[in-house]
Formats: sequence, C-alpha cells, structure tokens
Amino acid sequence: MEKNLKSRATINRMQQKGLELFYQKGYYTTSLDDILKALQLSKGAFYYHFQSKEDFMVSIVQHLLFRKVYSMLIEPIEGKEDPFRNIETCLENALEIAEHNPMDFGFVLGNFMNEFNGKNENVSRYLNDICKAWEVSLVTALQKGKSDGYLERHHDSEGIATFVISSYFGVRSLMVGGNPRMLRYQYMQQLRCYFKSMALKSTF
Amino acid sequence: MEKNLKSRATINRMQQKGLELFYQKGYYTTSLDDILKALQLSKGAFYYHFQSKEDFMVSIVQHLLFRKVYSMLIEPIEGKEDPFRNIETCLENALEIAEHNPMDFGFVLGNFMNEFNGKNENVSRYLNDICKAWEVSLVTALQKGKSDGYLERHHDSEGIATFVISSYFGVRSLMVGGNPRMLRYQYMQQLRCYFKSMALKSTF
DNA sequence: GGGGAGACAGACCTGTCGGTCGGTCGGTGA
DNA sequence: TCACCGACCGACCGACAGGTCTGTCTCCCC
Repeated sequence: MEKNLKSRATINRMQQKGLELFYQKGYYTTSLDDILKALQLSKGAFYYHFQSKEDFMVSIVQHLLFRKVYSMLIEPIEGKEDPFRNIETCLENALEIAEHNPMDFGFVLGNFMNEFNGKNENVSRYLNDICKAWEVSLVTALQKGKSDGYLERHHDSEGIATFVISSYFGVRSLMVGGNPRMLRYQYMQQLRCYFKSMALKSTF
Repeated sequence: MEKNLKSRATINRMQQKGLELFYQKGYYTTSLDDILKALQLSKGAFYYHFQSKEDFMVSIVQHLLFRKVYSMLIEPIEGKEDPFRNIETCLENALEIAEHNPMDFGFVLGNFMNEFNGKNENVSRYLNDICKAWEVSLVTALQKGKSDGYLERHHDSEGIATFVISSYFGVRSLMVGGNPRMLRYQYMQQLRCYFKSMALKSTF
C-alpha cells in the first residue's frame, strides 16, 4: 500500500510536468527525455508506469485536464442566477489567471484540440469530449436562464454556446502572442456588449 | 531566362504543396521527404532552392499566405458600404469555402500562429504581421463606418476587431473537429446578432 | 536474513529527421 | 561539337526520437 502511494506520487509528478511541457512546447515537439530530464527520472521509470507516449497523453487529458476544465469552466456557471453574469465572471476569472499564469486550462484544451486534430484520432476524441461537456454546461445554463426569465426563448442556446467557446479559444490564442492585458479587456467588453443585447433583466 | 522560369515554377510547386501539407499535418510533423515525395522531387532540388526548412516556411508565409489572406479577408471589407455587412459576407464566404475546401486561408493563419507560438520566434513574427494587417483593415473599415453613420462613435473599433478575429479563429478551429455546416450556421447567426446590437442604419 | 516484488536506472535498438555533398543531365552559346 | 552551368538526384551523415531490456536498489514478509 505504501508502494502504491509512491507509485501514484510519481505518476502525478509525471503527468503534471508532462502537461506543462506539452502545453508549452507542443506534444510532438516535446520528447520524453525532456520531461524525464526535468523530473530527474529515467526511461525505465516512464515505461514502468505508462505503455507509450500516447497512453501517457491520454492519462493526462483524462485525469488532469478534465478535472481542471470542470472546476474552472463548468462548475462556476452552474449557479441559479443570471447565466450571462455567471459565464462572464467565469471567463473573466479564467482570462485573469491566463494573464499571470501562462497555463490556464481552458485554453490548454483549445490548444491541444488544434494540435491533435487530424493527427491523432484517439487523443482528439477525449479532448472533444471535454469540450462537449463544456458546451453542454453552457447550453444548460442558458436554458435555465430562459426559464428564469434572463433571456428570451427564441434565442439559440447552442449557437450562443458555440460563439462563446469559439471567441474564448480565439482570444486566448491571440493572448499568447502578446498584449494579454489589453486583449482581455477588449474581449470582455465586447462579450458584455454581445450578452447585453440578449439580456432581459439587465443586471449590467 | 527560360531556366529562370523553370526554377520559379519548381519553387511555386514546392510552396503550394508545402503549405498544403504543413497545414494538414502540421509543420513539425511533416518531413521534407513527405513533401518531396508528393512532388516527385529530391532533397537536392529542395536545398538548391531553399536554405532550410524554416527558410522554406518563411517563404511560404510571405508569398502565399499573405496574398491569400489579403485577397480573402482584407480586400473584401474595404468597400464604402456598411462595414458590418462587409465583414459579415466576407466571413460567410470564408466559412463557406472552409466547409468544402478544408484549406481556407483565414484559418491557416490562425492554425500556424498557434503552432509556432513560443517555438519559432522568426516564423511567428511574419504570421503576426499578417494577422495585424487583418486587424488594421477591420479597424479601418469600422472607423470609416463611424464616419458614414453605420455605428456610434463610442464603440471600440479595436475591441470589435479583436472579437471578430478571435471568434473566427475559434470557430474555424472547432469546425475541423466536425459539424462544419452547423457551426457555420450558428456562428453567422450569433455574429449577426452581435453586429445588430451595434448597428445604427440597420440593413439586417 | 534472505528472497521476492515493486520502482526505477540507463545502455541500447531501430527508425526518421534535417541537412550535406559529390555526381548527373540536358540545354545553350561559342 | 564541346565546355559550361543551372537544375536536380540520391546516397549518406549525425542527431535524436520512441521504445526495449537487463540489471539494480530497497523495502517488506516470512
């Protein structure tokens, strides 16, 4: 049992560092040696715990990425209040973290989806599942918002969710290139403008 | 002189195929041999015309990508009419092309920006320049729109441009994953909704 | 206290990558 | 006709990738 604990600790360290480096330098352009060197571990250690590089990546997505996206982007918008307000503050927080800590997990998702699209169907599927979960939570929040009178019923919840996800992935992509503070400000202002045009009980 | 023509033809073929494969499979995951095999050419031919793989990529960005982005995303919105209308039809066209032909150049730009961010400063610079050119053209169109009474002066043109670019990059990214037709429809509907909330002389 | 299993070390294998380099070939001008 | 040059060929190189395999260390259990 003590052994099992040590094993888990090592696996966690590997996954953490793996996510970090894969995100920073890209999956295909980061070698296992890069990760193992940073952790002071060997090939033997790696292949003792994982079957392959791809298996390693899948484990990162399933265990680390999913949890992070859930806690940062899904859970915060499950409130009972104005869905626009919830989504807005949620994204504002995410972008604020992204400004200081380069590894905000909402965008890690988008980044990986881009990298694996058309290259690795297996990993892509897991990533798409997470993205889908985010989308569903957005749609659910918006539908509830309709019941609670925050937006009119004729609005397309799925469309709004798509637009929110798209714009967020996009702006995070731009932020990596520079001027994160300004981009965040501009983005949030426009998002508010967009939401405002649909809101009924305006709390803006 | 005849020789020079042949040389240019070969260079063009290489750049075309290079862009195609780099976009489909990624720059770092596409080998020169992949490209040369598709063209029935040899390493010797490649290194006769280009100094390195990076040099090759830069030449593609400068010559092919820039021109395409210019003709597809910049030129079409330089009209005198309603900037919202212009941008809208421009993106609609781009997405329509993207739906049938997987290589729409607006997104090739976004895709490459993602891939080279933080990995190759040299290539990134050229890509950012093109993106900046697009942004400038959007801002210019919006500013002219203010003069012509299509939107109120208090709106932030830079912010709108950022939001448009972000959302477009984002939705194109999602489209690669599947359901391009639906995503395009949803995106355009929401974009119209967003624009409508700012338009003065509504032509919608 | 010794043996067996878990956790890891690291040399090594094989394939592929970007890049090099001597050689080839067809057209062209003298 | 023959030297020459632009355009190209393809064998080869060293670096490095993912993955394998054998050996080793350290606990725990009997």
